[in-house]
Amino acid sequence: MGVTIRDVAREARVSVASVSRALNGHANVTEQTRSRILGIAASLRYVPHSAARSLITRRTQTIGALLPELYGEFFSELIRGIDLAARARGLHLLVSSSHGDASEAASALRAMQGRVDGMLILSPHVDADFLRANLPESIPTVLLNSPVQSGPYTVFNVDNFAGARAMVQHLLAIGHRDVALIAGPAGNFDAQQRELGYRAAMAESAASVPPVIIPGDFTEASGYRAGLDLLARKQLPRAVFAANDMMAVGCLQAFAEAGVRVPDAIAVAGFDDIPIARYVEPALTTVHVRIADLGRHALMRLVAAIEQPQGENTREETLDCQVVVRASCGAETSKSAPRKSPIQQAQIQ
Amino acid sequence: MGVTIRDVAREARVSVASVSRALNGHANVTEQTRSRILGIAASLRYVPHSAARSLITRRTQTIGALLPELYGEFFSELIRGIDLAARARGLHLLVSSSHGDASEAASALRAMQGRVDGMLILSPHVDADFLRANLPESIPTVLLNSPVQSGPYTVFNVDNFAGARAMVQHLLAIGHRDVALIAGPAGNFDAQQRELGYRAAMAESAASVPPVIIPGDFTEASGYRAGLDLLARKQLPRAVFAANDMMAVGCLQAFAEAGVRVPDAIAVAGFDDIPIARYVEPALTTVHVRIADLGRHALMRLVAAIEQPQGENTREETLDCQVVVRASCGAETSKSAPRKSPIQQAQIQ
DNA sequence: ATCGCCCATGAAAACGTTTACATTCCGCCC
DNA sequence: GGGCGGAATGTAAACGTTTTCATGGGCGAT
Repeated sequence: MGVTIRDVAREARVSVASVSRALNGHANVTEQTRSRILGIAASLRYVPHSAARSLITRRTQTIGALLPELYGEFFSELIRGIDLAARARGLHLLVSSSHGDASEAASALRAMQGRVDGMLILSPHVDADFLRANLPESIPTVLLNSPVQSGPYTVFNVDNFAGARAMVQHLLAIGHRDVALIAGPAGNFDAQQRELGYRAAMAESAASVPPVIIPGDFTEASGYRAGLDLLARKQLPRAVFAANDMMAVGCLQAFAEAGVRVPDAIAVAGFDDIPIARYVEPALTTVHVRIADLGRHALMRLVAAIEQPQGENTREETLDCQVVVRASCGAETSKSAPRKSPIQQAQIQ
Repeated sequence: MGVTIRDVAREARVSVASVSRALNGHANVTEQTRSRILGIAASLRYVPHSAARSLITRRTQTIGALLPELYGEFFSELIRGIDLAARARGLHLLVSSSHGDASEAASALRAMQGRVDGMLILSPHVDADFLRANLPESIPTVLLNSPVQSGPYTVFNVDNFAGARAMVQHLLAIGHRDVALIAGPAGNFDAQQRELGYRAAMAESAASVPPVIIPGDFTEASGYRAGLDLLARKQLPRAVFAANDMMAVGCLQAFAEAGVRVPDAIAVAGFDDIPIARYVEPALTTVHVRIADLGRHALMRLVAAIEQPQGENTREETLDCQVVVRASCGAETSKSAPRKSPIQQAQIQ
């Protein structure tokens, strides 16, 4: 990593200041000198030392993403969206994940400090107090899917409430009298919002039917257990809405093993629209979340916050989501439409 | 970000040198002073300025991962493995992706320069010449799934050849006379290796049967087309081995629509063991690749290369993979075994 | 008791940039 | 022709660390 700005300056017979100016596109440098310097820099394969640069500019051109996990389609897709937007702005992306608990998240947060110009945080262990304790006010931050309301943080959420409500209303609208819910983990914000959406839809459109809620924890196994639970009851509901797709898949499995036909005997719907949703039998009706868009928008908001620290950006915003009707809810218009849009499988390359 | 090492030094009534020593755990500082300094640093919420630090240490404690894409299970899983190993060593992870072509990859490579202590590269656009031109010799690099043989690079590959060969041999061993291949894209290294594995197995165990190879490009759509292609022939082969799972899924779809029963009329197998594989009907026999392990090992190798620059590490290594037998090849021992180990779906948190 | 020696601590240089400020040079106007 | 103004260029300080080298003090050995 030997070649520095000094070497370029010596070779070009100018001062380091001129080299710096030429490289950074400042105005006061002759076109002639500029091109000479640029040429020399290129031929020397000069690359500015980013640490030295950010030491003085106090900018790292990097944004940090703090996630609880990296496993699964959701995070993969989210990172993709973030990366897309970041790279369009010439920003680097520092990811940090696998935070089993709050203290791990705290240390990750601290470790990122000074390495990034802003942060994107998506973590169940993060609440307002946690942020106050571990994050200096000064660093621009955008929270994703977070219940945090207070503080100087921009919050960006998926509209879980509206999505769940729309789905339950769809199920009721196509004639299913009663809809049961397989809930998500108790402490989970998304799960809470989805449950509220379910309750709202039931109250609005099926006021006479008491809500039925079976516990779950977002895993396929818990969906399977919930399916068994339902089967054990004296009366099966006409439809089940699982708070996420994986539980819906587990539930389908339980029904299949018991010989209960979906959607004829019971309709099933999920939430998330993970890739698997369209491959299960029957294909799963679910709520589609444009995850990459979530990441993209969040990054754009973060960039805005970085560039306009005092700019009173909107503090909160939500991303809407759409009901995707497939076979499992029994309302598909065309009976056996061929699978649409084969997924482009990212491959070992 | 105001508080610097000077503030800590002043508060603790010592020199900055002592603070630095205390914080970095150097030997020659009294236990008493050390704890005092540490206490003050903590109470001041001092965080070392990483740019200043790496300016002088020439270490960034960051490794860069250059990937062609971030979409899909494969890369998600790979990053997860890398992150896991990196975080265990206190290293940060800088990801860069979406490189449609070689020039994009080159600029990404350059942009990472100086920001990372080492690089993990997985890209179809990267060959030996490209590396020589864009990567300074000095930066430790590990190549993943790369055909590059020459140069001072450590290469870490999935054993595609052995995996494909084992799968084809399995298909032949359970009595399928002839096996056709749905190939991957021509320029793809993995695809080439898998095709060679197929040819080797055929030559060894079915010498009298001429290999049948249908073109494909790793997409579901191309698998579907390959399926139609097979159906149009006067004689269907007894088994098809698709060079990846997505093509196998597309092929299954074509067979299902044509009413051709799998595995009774024709057996199908894939490669990769993506999550969808166990959810399609019938569940797909495939070759399992421990992707996270690939990432983990690659990172460990990279760390070794960073710490022992001259250490003559093994230059090349492969990660073996395993045949996973499910229903689609017609050789499953227990007829209708329930799905094992429901996947823990990473969830919106 | 005196001399050394070792260990804890301090002073200052160095890392490679950017940028405020100083300087130089050139052409133009009076 | 000389001074002046403005643009181009140079000088040097500053960013916050780490580390080398110097210094001082305490303690053991003679």
